[in-house]
Amino acid sequence: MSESSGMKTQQAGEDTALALDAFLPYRAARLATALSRALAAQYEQRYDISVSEWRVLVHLTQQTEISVRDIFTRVDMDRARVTRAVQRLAARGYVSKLVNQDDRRLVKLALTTSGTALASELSALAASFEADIMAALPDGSRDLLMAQFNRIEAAIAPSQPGSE
Amino acid sequence: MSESSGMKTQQAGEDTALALDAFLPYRAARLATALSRALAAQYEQRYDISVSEWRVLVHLTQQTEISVRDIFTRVDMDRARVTRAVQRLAARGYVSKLVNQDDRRLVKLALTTSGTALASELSALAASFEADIMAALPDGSRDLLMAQFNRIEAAIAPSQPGSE
DNA sequence: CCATATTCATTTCAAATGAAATGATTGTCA
DNA sequence: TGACAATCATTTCATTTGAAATGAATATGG
Repeated sequence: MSESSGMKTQQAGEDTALALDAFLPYRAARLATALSRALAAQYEQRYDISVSEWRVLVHLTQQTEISVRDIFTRVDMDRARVTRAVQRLAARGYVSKLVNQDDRRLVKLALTTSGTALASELSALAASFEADIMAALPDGSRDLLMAQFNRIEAAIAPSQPGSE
Repeated sequence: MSESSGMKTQQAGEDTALALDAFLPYRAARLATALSRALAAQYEQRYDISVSEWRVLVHLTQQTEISVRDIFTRVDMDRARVTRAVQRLAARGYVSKLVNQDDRRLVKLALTTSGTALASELSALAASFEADIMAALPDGSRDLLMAQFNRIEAAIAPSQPGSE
């Protein structure tokens, strides 16, 4: 189906052309994907862990005994995705799931012994990955970047409440 | 299935805990998603355009008569995704597809008249969206951010050839 | 108290995704 | 030239995704 008969084409006006290479949302997406892929390349096959699982795992090192909700409100993942990542991690013995007795709707998630070990390895790998990148930037770049990211996220927030 | 019988749990060592809120790949992903969503909220329903379609459309304003390959090597989308976005745009008359006579394997993509009009609207919307965000940052932030992004991408590149 | 609304986690289901297969064309080099 | 490799766009197919439905538990208000 090599179509298009007498369809008129026209070039976009130069004046309205968006400078894609300097367009923040585009560049942020490109950067995030490149970072995510490069990092994932270091653990996906070696540990048989997906990006979703990595996020849940590392998140569980931050604080113990958290619920599915605690995770998906912080990380950028919806309920279903967190649930599925947790299922896979639990099936492999890295994460334990217990019913919260104070509120039996909630699940108490925690790392098992082997999950802790795995998370430590992954954390070390991630830290060194990031260190390599930061080494290519001027001193203080991380703090500067984080400050900028914070401001940008704050500027977005008003129109993006995060709830529905 | 509320499982987990006598599964031992344990907290990750504080020393090895990754500071997720200051971890570049995590923060970049969060930022990119927030930006993409906030921007998409402004055009998805109004113009019935998906993120993939937006990318192809805006990319076509950069240079005319490009191929599917030209797009997916620049934008972060694989062949199939670009093909499908183009199909939808062509079906709606925004993009024309012609066989490149110099190399008949290639497709010559170009905006139609209505595609150009739509792309202009979307570009203007995007520019104003970004301007609102940049207004919340100190002067010169964009150049600084782009310079930092460039350096980071360059630092990743060696281990991420991009081809296979 | 009881009825109704709300909150969680999970499941369902249709759509999106991407790796690999396919078909068509062009490049290579013996 | 002619076989074989390489490239491009598309399609196929199994998996992933997320919005909405579901089921279970708790909160609220009359």
